[in-house]
Amino acid sequence: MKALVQCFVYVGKIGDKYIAVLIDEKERVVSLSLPRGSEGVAVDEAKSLAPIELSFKFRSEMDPFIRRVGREVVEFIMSYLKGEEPKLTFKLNSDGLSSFTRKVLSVVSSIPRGFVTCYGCVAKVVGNQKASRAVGNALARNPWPIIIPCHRVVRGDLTLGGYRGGLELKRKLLRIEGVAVTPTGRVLPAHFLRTELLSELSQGSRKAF
DNA sequence: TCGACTATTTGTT
DNA sequence: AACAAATAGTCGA
Repeated sequence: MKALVQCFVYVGKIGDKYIAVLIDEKERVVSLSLPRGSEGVAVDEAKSLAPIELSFKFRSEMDPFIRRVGREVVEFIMSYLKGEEPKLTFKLNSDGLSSFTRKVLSVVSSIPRGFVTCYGCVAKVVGNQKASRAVGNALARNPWPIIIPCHRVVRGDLTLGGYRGGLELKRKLLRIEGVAVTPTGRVLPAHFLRTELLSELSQGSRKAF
């Protein structure tokens, strides 16, 4: 049974795009959308990425603290897209995630800026080499895109794989981080993080949640 | 070497 | 039971 969580919807604007952020009563971020062309699309996406059942409060009930968190999240993304390395100033609500998804997201969050790894590598680190497809599945529903850098996971043959926000955005994000992508959509081997190294890094890194 | 295609595999809905 | 942001393998240009 999914828990029912009271939630606020914050919508911010980055350039001409909208980004929706779902925030619970403990001021934790439940999920967020990628920058989208319309407010409605952004909100729908954020809702669909939340792994728990939600009930929504009206915007007018949104207290200043919730609004502050919303702004912090949008500023984080904005700063990120400018090529900066913002720090997390807010908490994530990971309730409702399966233990598998939790492990996957944790490993992915330990991939350093400027590197990529592959679905199969992540699968191996979380304990089942054959679960590469399930890893893709989990990443496709990453509740915190960009913040948890699922764009740093590509296919084992160094082609890009997929991205919820489209391959153009995946390219752009990697480029911002200094990862070269060829016109045909290949990542250079120099940026590739092998399983052993990824495993080491994920052990060393503090748990994301 | 590359693309097209197949069989196999896993966690989630 | 069906799906998905995969992979390793084969086969024929």
